[in-house]
Amino acid sequence: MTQSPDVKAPDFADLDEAVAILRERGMRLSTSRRLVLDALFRAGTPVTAEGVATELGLDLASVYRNLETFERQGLVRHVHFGHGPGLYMLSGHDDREYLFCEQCGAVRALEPAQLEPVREQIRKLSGYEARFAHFAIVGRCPDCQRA
Amino acid sequence: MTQSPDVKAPDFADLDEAVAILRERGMRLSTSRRLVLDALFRAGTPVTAEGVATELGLDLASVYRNLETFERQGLVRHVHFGHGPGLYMLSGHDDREYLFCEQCGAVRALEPAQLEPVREQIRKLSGYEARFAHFAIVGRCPDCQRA
DNA sequence: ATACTTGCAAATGATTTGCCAGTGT
DNA sequence: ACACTGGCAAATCATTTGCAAGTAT
Repeated sequence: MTQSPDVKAPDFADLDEAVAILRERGMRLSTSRRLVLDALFRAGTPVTAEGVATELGLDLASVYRNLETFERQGLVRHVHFGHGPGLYMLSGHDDREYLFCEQCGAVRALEPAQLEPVREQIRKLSGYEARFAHFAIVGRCPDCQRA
Repeated sequence: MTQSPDVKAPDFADLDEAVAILRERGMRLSTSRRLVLDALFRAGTPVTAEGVATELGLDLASVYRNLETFERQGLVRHVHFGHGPGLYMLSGHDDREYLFCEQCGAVRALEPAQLEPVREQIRKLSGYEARFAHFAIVGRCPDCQRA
């Protein structure tokens, strides 16, 4: 099952630091792991497991396993926009939260700080601590509202 | 594909009114359709397609087809909480929006009016018109925050 | 040396689709 | 009658799991 992190997201700025973190935690650093991590650093955008597997010529199942491992270590997270596969990205580097236009598919990112008042509203209303990081906020973008 | 409604949600208070609406629109009122609709009226809570199929002894595929038909007619909508199957409910009757605790699974419903300020914030921030009706807002409930 | 990782194949879970027999209007 | 609907089986899509063979430490 796709998991929330087991540990707090550590700080890391590049592949070497990420690798160091994993090593400190006693994880094995296989070639595939390094490649997957590297692919995430190189991609400017959230990527699908399938995209990574194809790009690297690795088995899809292994990519999913690696992504889940990284996710448990707090190095990676993934977001669900409407249907379709989850999108994976480095956490820490890309902690933005997403708005997804259900009509045209447009994606808009917001910084966590910008959404804080929204979270605050929800907190007041319900006591729930909303985490928009996992499911994008679905709605309609300005363009599609005009249409 | 699971669709947004093709038409505005009509008003209907009971099975007969719902049936009347469908009939006006030239849809056939098969026994199964009536049964599925009735099951939704009887259920106090959002239900899965599977639950309906099992309860009624209908084929799962047909139930999905019927639910989608109703959804296109604006009579039904479905929401996704974390993983797992979508939950279907009558629209109009149950237009609330949901908060889902990703840790314990607790569900909390809010009236659309209550969430209006939240939508307003998001509108100001991004121009997006958020529709929490399709994906629940995921977060942690008060109990799980304590834990 | 040995426990952890891989690729491959097969299993899952949710939902959809093809097809032909059955039924509402 | 005829177009639309239902059941059944099989297909899809995203993701997970079992297993034997390979590899990092």
